Amino acid sequence: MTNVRVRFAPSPTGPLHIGGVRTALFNYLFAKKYNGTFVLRIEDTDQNRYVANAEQYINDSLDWLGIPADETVNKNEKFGPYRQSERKDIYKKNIQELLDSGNAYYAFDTAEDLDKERKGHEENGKTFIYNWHNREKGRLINSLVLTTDEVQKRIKNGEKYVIRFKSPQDEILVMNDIIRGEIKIDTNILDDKILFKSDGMPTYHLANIVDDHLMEISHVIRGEEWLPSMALHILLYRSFGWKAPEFAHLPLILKPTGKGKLSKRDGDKLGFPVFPLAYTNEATEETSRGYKEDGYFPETVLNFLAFLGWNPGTEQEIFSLNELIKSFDLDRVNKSGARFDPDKTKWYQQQYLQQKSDEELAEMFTPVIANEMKQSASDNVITSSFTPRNGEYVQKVVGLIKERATFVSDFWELSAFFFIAPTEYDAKAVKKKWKEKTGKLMNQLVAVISTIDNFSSSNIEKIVKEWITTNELGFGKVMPPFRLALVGAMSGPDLFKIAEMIGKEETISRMEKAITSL
RNA sequence: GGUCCCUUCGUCUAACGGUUAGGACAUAUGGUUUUCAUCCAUAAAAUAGGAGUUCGAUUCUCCUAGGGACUACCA
Repeated sequence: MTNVRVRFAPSPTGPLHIGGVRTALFNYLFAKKYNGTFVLRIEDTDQNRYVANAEQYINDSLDWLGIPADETVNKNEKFGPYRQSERKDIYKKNIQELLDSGNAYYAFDTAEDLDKERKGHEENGKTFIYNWHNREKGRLINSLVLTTDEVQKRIKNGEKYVIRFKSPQDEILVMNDIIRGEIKIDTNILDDKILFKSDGMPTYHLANIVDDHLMEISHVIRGEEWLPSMALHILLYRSFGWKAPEFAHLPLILKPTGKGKLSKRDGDKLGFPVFPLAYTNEATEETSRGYKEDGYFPETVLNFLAFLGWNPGTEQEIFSLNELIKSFDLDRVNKSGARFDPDKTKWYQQQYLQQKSDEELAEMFTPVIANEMKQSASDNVITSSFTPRNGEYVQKVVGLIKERATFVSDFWELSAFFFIAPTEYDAKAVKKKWKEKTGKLMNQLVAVISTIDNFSSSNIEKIVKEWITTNELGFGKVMPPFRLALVGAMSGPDLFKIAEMIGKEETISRMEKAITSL
């Protein structure tokens, strides 16, 4: 494929929805696969819905995911400007071309007039379509029924007008979509869409076509919600005499349960993010959670997003960005909508967490520890001089607990006992495992442990086990209370490894504390 | 209502017109871990329905049903 240029063209009306992120990703993957260019264009033609920090949010999101645009605002501005609000003159010139060639016309109908027209049709069981059915019947006021002089007079008088596309009559338009194949549309059902609004701004349809052409976009990869307007777009290219790009309409991302496409509400209800980054609405000060802040890695998000509507055709499920670029292609994208599955995204996250090195994870975990320790210190929890938390120690801890975690934020709960002695003991476990004679037994164990010089887990294990066996004490009587003393609960990694980690002195101190308090 | 798109286990999906319809998530049951989690194994689980084309249909065609999108001077 030669000279691939694709674009992601969001509207800066708020945070980028996960469906939009997937569209961006597929565009990015397609571009990179064919050594093409990924363009980010800001479609801010609707002044009413513009949100100031949204554009920054879009850039931050793509940066976090590692799929930045090659060309955009302030970056390789070969075909700039990349904000549609800064391209008004271009659209004006182009709409004039359409007006001159007779493919577009002025319309002076007010919103109220059209509303009335729609209602009237509805009452008669008909659908109102603003096109050849009625545009020249005289009920509608436009430059097709008005004389040139009248039109000029109305415009001069400052009367509001829009410019509409003159859609063709009696034609079966045959189009091709890379994902869906041939699609046929009867042009008689198309209405004459507004191309230019009365506020002097183009609508999406006009701006989009003009920009895609001027920016030399080769493939338009966008959501399925645009499929119904594909005919209009093809017709516009034809009216301009331009070659249309190829189109690929991506399947929608659906709600995990119930009907319809995934929305912010679903995330709130079911407890998962719908946005890549957390976002605060400046007006309402309402904050929406983001994948980043919830502890997901960018590669996790990339991977599960890629598998929503696409698959490699093999049984491999874990893909790095480079592997995705290599394997991705539009011909393996599905036609049908994909239900979003928060469980599977967690599974991906767990996989990526396991892949990370102890070193890398320790680095992420260290600030958390510092924070928790400070908290504990202020709560007067730390009473002993036990504060083992150098880098190597943290790495070892991470190595022992990471397999039971999905997020770095799970680490503290899984490993607090490596840093501070238990402050309380799991009541149920105490009741079940700490019997009358247990204190005595633990005292004996303390004596045994005191004699151990080489305090490695394997050596402690050997000696403790020998002691249990030769005295016929039973593992079930010794090990559970031993764990209770060191951990405070019946959970955690291998007990002898824990003992080695916290050291002989701390082990004994925790046991004595348990004996006196239980 | 109208137009268009879609339809394989609960979910995401695989299967040049010929497979015991495969995998993953979730679920269940065992095993490992003298704890908990992980991990491992096993099980249950699908071609929406009906015609047609064909020696043979998950795959091609049509109809029905269901789902979805669009139907703004929003994108």
